[in-house]
Amino acid sequence: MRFTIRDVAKKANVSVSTVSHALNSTRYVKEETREKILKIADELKYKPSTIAQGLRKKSLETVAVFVPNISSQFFSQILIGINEVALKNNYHIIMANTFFNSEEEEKTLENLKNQFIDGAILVSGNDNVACIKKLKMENFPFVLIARDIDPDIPSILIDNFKATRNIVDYLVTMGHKRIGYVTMNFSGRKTVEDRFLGYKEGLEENNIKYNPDDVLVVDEAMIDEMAVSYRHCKKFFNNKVPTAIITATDNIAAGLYVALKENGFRIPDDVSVVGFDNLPISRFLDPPLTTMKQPKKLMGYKGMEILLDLINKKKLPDPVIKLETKIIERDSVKQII
Amino acid sequence: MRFTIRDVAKKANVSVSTVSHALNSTRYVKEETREKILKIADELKYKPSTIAQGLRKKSLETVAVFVPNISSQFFSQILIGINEVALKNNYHIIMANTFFNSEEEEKTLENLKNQFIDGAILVSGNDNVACIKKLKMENFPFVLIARDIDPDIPSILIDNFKATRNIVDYLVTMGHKRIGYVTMNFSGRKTVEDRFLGYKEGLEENNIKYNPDDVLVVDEAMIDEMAVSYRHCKKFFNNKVPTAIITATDNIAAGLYVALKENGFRIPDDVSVVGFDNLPISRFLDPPLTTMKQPKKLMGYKGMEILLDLINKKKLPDPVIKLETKIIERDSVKQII
DNA sequence: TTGAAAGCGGTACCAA
DNA sequence: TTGGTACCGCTTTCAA
Repeated sequence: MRFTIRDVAKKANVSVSTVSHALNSTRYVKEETREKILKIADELKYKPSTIAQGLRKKSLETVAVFVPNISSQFFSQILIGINEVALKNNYHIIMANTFFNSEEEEKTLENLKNQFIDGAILVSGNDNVACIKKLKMENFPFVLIARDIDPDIPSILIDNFKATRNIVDYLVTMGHKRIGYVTMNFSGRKTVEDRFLGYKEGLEENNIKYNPDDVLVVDEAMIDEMAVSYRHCKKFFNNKVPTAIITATDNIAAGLYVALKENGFRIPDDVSVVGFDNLPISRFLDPPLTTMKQPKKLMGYKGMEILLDLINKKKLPDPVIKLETKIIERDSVKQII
Repeated sequence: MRFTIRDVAKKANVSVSTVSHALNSTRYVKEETREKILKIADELKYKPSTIAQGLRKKSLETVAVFVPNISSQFFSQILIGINEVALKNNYHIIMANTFFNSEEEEKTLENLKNQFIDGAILVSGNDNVACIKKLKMENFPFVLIARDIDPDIPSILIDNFKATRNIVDYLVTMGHKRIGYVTMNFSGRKTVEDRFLGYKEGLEENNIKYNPDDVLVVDEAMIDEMAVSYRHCKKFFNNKVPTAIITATDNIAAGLYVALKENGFRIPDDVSVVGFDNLPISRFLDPPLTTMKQPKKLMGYKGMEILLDLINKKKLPDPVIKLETKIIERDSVKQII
């Protein structure tokens, strides 16, 4: 059996309020009584019940984080950032893995919102716009990471459009004129679509004709991203390859790498590849992958900070925060003379 | 403002107990009143407070999962298994990332134990034996995954010793006689040490003399495992290489791959490599890594199931569950004639 | 078929 | 300097 504050009070011959105050230093308690109370609490190994405290304070100091798939380093890196800030502020994190299932996400969130959590971070996932606007209406504290839905909703983002456009520019600088693209299907994800649009815009600005035959839109759930990418790329890039291929994520690039090699292409001699995300693994692919960095930990960091501000009713300057990206040059792109 | 059960009761002109019973179907309520209550609850968007329910039932249906580093696929795969079972049983997961910091782990756990969580899963991490035995004394429900501490503590494991011994046997079958080993330091982790001991035993049984010059014990925290491995391997395997190298994890192998290649060795032509874990990425390394599979999702799955049994006071047949491993043959090992 | 009220384990207001 | 107690929002026993 666990002891309660009443047990401590009885044993110390004081009232529960005195015990509470002594333990929380919320009002002055005579040194002598205080010590006595502390001693007894210690003897009984008394620990206040978090639930009871939560009921009074109407907070468990807990937030939920929704990610599509923790097995992807993109999400786990963001989680690490979130975790760091949470720890510092004595907040707990409920982890919800949605596998891109919006219904599941909505259901779990609905469930947790009932006082369990103070707020939520929704990382990526399908743009379940209706659900998210509803959240907003309810004034429930939440922030979006890597999810581009509404300029009025606190979001941590990069400029996906600009990022891929820059990649195209970069490749053009390196002499490439035929540039392919591999992406998961957009399925209502603006961030993913923006990358693709940036790609197209990049071509146009460089006077390269957009060629649908050079773009592969993988129409399959990207749970095991590398494997799915590999399977589709293997079929798609069998004899015709552009001189360079951009992928919507590093994980897709990893699958593409193997597919290309198995089909007899050398990277970057026969075909250059540029990824997106700069995952920790990307430097360990062969050849090390040139890629567009997203500041993943920072995104988590900022996201959690904003969420705490929201919970504490601080007002934010600007709901949408766009973070910097940059190209990390490694060895998967070849200069063409 | 949120509405409470009292608001619903008042508006429906019934008592709170009737509302509670109607909503939970815990006793018969006249159809007419029931419908009325449901309707009003719906109108007010009434949702019972999870904290209040938790206080009554003394459970928030929540468990904590401690992992050293979610960024490693080994842990995220286990988490996915845990998550699956949790979801099915309407349990929530508090995620705690320890970065192998036992103190942090202990502190957070101490904090959460106060009624917040019903139990915990401790994945890997340093063998903080004292702390864990204490948990056991307190009768707190918890299970260990990939952590080998005490035969009386519920644990999900593989036979690490046997696994590496089998790898050595395998390599010997493939004609190798000089076999190196790369590992993180044991720092009190029996699972890691066992792998090493299995390696040594394997050598002995095959009449190969153990050569300390062929083993690299990386004496640095393995937070960014691949990067750390790379750095150390690069220096260590500069001219002298065995014909085959076993690594304690696939992540270490990924770092080793790059180090070897940069030092001018071809895999597997100059040196064969065998990993451990069979992470999803391993198939996408170049060459695809031959490795010892640990059933990661299954470990999570089983771990969570056992934990739920523990929480529900079911008694377990045998606390320690050892799961099967097997060698996944890919292309990183060359047969030597 | 339903209601009153105790109680889960704390916090904090009002009094003394 | 401390105590009594209402209350957080629900569940559940006992009684009607």
